[in-house]
Amino acid sequence: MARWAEDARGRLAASALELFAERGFAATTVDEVAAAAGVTQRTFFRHFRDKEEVLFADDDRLLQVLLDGVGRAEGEDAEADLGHALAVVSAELEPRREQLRRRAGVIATDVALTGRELAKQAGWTAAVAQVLQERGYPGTQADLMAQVGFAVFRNAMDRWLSQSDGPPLAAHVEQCRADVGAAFRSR
Amino acid sequence: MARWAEDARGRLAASALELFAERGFAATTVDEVAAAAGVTQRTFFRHFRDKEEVLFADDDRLLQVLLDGVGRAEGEDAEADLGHALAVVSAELEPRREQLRRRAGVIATDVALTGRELAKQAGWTAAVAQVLQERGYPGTQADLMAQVGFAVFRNAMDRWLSQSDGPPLAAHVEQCRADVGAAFRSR
DNA sequence: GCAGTGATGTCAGTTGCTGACGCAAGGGGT
DNA sequence: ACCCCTTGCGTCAGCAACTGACATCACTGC
Repeated sequence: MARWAEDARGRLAASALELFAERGFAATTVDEVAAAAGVTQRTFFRHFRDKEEVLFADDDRLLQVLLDGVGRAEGEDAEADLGHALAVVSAELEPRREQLRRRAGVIATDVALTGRELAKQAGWTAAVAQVLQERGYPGTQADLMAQVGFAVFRNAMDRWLSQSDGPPLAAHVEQCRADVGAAFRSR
Repeated sequence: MARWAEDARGRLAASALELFAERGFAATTVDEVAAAAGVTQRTFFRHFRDKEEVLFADDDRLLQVLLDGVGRAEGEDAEADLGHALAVVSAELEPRREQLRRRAGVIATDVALTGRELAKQAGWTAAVAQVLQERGYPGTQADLMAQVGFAVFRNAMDRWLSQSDGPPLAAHVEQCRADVGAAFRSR
């Protein structure tokens, strides 16, 4: 038998989301989260570099999905390739709407958390732009498309999370892409 | 004669930017910033709600400029109105390129600072979207245009700050708007 | 067996941040 | 002149976030 219960990291993440949703992020101490997971505060900070990071822990896996999606696109143009990748990510997120809504609710209550999420997405933006460049698109276009693409995705995500039984995320993404196209077509 | 030297807030902001740029954000304590400004740590936190906020103090004035810019646009369409407002803001920022570059350098070294800036801009996005709605544009279009508009602006800002003597910020903004139009035209 | 590894506990310390209270200059009213 | 209120700051005590150093002990490979 192991000396400690397994997956302390997973228990910490679960306890954190529950306590944050119940009592609020600021009103919950790391000590309480750690105690709920059956470990020490010090162990919490070994797994997550700060109190906020526990809410963004599994985002790295999602970034990989996103980059793979870009890599497997057909190479039509930068916007279309990114659209394909966003569709793949949308499919990945589709079954987790309630969990994501819960998480979004916690994040929306705190400016620092909102910022952390946006910073993480900005990092993704840079990564996507680099992959687009490697696929042969010019750098300026890659940067711009990555940033605009994420603006579109955030917007679609907001719409998706705002309803419990509306269209799937991918449909919102498609709608937003079409809207942007329409808005800029007259230029 | 006053009991204390005037403009403690201004001295704090100046000392903070200098020390952050010199030693790094994390390696500078609030005590040091306060001492450099000739006040106490407690006074620092009376003027700025936390250590980060001192870098974003005068952003609120800029938001007002932005909203006024939208309000004074011609009411052509949402994208054009926002474009007009961004041009006004660009003119306001044009003479401060070096100071903004210095500030951007500090912010880029710290994830939390990056997030704080993005969160602040997200707040602006919401405010702009509301003004656009009040001008009669449908809500979904207003949200989307505000988010995409800021993606465009951030991108233009990056390009502008990356060179010391390139085109003015407003020119970069126009270029980015045209690029987005071209990328989505084929849809 | 036995040394090495890895995840955790323990403890002490620094820093960010807040509440409560006190202090003194300036500005009003009477 | 007198009083009172406001303003801007200092002082002190205390909590919570975070970190470094070191100890512990099941497990692993030899």
